[in-house]
Amino acid sequence: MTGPTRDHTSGPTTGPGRRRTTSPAELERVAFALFDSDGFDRTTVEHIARAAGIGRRTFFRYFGSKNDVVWGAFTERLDVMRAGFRARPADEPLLESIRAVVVDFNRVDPGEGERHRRRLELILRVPALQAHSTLRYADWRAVVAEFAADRLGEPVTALRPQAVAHSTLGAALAAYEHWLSNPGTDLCAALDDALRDLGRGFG
Amino acid sequence: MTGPTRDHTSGPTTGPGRRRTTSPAELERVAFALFDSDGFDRTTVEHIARAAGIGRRTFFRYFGSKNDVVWGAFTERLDVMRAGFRARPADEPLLESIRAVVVDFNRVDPGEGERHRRRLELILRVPALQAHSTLRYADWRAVVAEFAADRLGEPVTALRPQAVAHSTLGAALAAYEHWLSNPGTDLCAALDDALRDLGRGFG
DNA sequence: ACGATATGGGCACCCGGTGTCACAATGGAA
DNA sequence: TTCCATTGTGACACCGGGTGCCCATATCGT
Repeated sequence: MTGPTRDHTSGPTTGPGRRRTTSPAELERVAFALFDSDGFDRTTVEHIARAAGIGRRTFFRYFGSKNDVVWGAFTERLDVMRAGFRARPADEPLLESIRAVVVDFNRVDPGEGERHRRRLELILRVPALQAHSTLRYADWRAVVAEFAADRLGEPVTALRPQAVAHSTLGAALAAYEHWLSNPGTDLCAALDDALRDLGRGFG
Repeated sequence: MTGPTRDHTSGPTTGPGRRRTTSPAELERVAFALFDSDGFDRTTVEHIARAAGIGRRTFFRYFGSKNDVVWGAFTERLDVMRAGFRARPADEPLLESIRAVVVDFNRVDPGEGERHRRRLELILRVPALQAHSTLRYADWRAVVAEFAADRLGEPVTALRPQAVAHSTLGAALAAYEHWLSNPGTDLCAALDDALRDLGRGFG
């Protein structure tokens, strides 16, 4: 086991040893360009590596898998979401807190909008990525479940918090898909709608 | 493209040509035995094929992928669920209908219980299968979304029916996991709980 | 200059999956 | 009975993602 992706975020900027020849961000750029022109499936890791001027083996030191490229710094962003939950008033209804945080989590600065869209397009439309995404969603759900458990006064492993986390993820995914399929619509509005309906029990 | 799995259910029992040397059911038996003893990941398709006395290539004529073995005749069972939806009274609240049908869909005759458990255990615990399952869930969701769209008087592609389908799947998955993690508990009861909470908006 | 340290990357290998193609088995027609 | 169309089988070669191994290559502190 060559462990997962080497940690590129916490390493000291200075120190002994050879300098890195590239960065995850740069690889991501190169990879996305190829995904755009050739499609995800037809873009091989070999292609990406060559285009970035590194070896195939080295690619896998930057990303644990070809799929992971698409997800970028997702895991780190979850801390933002966690912080968002901590900031909600304790007496706010559970699903309202979740809605507020999830909607806010998906706000992205206008400049990054197009990239965000292409990212989501890949994740939700390419079967290989749809499948792989499930594993990433687990982390997202864990954050929500933790919050829900806290609010409900139940263990994280209990049925209720898990059901809340799973369901909200579901609602969010529906909103994503709707946004992708309907150009011009607002992602945050769709998320808000879906999560509001969820809080109402779709009545 | 060698198309997906060859159809073993509708072919005429008689006709010209060589007879099949095995069956999906038999392969499933053999494969599950190996999964039990060696684990899913360490069981190679080569192993399964050898154990079943067929060639590796032939295995892929019976199942489109190693993952697919675990799912058995899932797609066919969806017709049962569709029928279940048709049988609900038209004035029943949406989520109550869904709850009734989903709970019923997961009732399995006692003799098959253990197999069902091992199947779900693989699907929900083995990362490779967790990932692959997403693609199968899509079919499940489509059935629910179709029903929800009908009841809501909206197109299937609309946000609401999709959110309903996604959310109910989420609740169901939470129930499955809870059931697996707590031996002795009742799957149907967990499903009922989770879906009831969902219908209430987790209030 | 030297050695500890960390990154780069070639190589061989595993495994899942697919296209090709020859061969085996079987039923029906001549 | 013989032959043929039909259908299943499986060897072979190949691709692509992913990994273990191991050495080359930089770079820093001494």
